[in-house]
Amino acid sequence: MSEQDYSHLSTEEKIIAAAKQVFVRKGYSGTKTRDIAEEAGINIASLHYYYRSKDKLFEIVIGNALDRFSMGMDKILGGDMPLDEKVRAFVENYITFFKENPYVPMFIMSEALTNPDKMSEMLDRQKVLEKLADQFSKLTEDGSIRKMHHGHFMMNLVGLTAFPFVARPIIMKKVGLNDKEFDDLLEERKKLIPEMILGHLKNPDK
Amino acid sequence: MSEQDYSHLSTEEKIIAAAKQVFVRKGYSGTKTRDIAEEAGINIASLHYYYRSKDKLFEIVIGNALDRFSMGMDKILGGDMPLDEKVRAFVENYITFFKENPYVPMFIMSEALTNPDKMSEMLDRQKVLEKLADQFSKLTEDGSIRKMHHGHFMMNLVGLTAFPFVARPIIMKKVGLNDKEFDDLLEERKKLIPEMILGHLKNPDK
DNA sequence: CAAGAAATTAATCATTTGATTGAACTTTTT
DNA sequence: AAAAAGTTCAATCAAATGATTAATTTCTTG
Repeated sequence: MSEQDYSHLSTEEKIIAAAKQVFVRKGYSGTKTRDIAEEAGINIASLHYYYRSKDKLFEIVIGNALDRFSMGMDKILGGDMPLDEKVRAFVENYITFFKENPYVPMFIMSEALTNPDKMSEMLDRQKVLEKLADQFSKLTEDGSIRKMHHGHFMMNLVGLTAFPFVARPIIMKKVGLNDKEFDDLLEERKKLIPEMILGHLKNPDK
Repeated sequence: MSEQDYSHLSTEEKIIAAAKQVFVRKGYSGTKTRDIAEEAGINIASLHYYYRSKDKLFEIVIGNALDRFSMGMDKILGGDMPLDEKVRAFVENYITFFKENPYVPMFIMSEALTNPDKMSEMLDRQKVLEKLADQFSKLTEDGSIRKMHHGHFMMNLVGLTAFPFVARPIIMKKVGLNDKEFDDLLEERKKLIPEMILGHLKNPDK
């Protein structure tokens, strides 16, 4: 959204900030180095002076986005909180974050799908969510939650949270919402999603 | 997935089939006319001979994908079935469809986000889901379902169904799943999603 | 089968785009 | 303040890419 003011930043920082904007909005191939330079208000040569190539620049930008996305996820879901708190913390955290960075989810998903090799090696850095898996099987075994694969839990949680941002224009059109209405629904979802997930998670056998 | 055999098709059809493959996998800017020609096994000039430009070709391909996606949605959700049947039909239908066309959801979301103007005018063609909205408010009023905006219902339904396809590589990596395991989970979701949505939809006040 | 129409192709064009160069300008160091 | 190092820029290059052309081949029709 909104035109950005880069004037207080160094050239080096201008480039990163502008690159983030443009890459995230248009994807890798859709972004031209000239777009970035123009957005940053600098010369194309400076871009190559600081970051050898478009590719290197992209890796930095997407690496940052991925780290923030993924580390937050690991931190919350891989932590020591009880499951219901994790769910609430995750939803609260990410809806707030995505509201400020609405293109980030799309950016990450899209590049992971069209550029799996590059992305895969970046995801490798991240530790797997073993803790969550353990926590999940324990709760399943002692019967306090419904029996299901924790992959579903992940899909449900992240899907319900991130999908509205990915599909925003389509949903707005289809349902007939304006920006304000859509944002209000997003805010409501901070309560709704945990209700839904935790409600479903309860063991139906007792 | 998998290399395609276009030999039984006419040149005109080869182009469409190949274009679908490549556009859907790489997005608009990521796709080169040469890629399409090569995939189809024809000369680039033929591509322009049948479809004046890359742009025109793209509109046809994305138009088709959108139509199938959107018309199916309108047909099921805008139809006369009771809500619970709609949910089951939707999930069953789209998980099956997306399993065969795994890149389609991403393709649509991505292009809707990076090219809102072009996409918006395509979505305009589709009739809005007034029926669903009506059905929803009736059920809400007579107390048979929980009180909530039908936009949430849409986000939940489409999100839970389509998101795993959009985020597939990330989920696989994070949760540690191989293709077979992931596909099995998708199959399970045909039951799980309706359970979850309908369970949550029940009026909690009685 | 011959003439015209339709389809296909190799070669080429014009523009875009990632990257580089060398000169100019600014800041830091001695 | 002179030299060196760091930074910025206009101009330019080479490769990629969407599109066209003109020649060739294949198909259609009388």
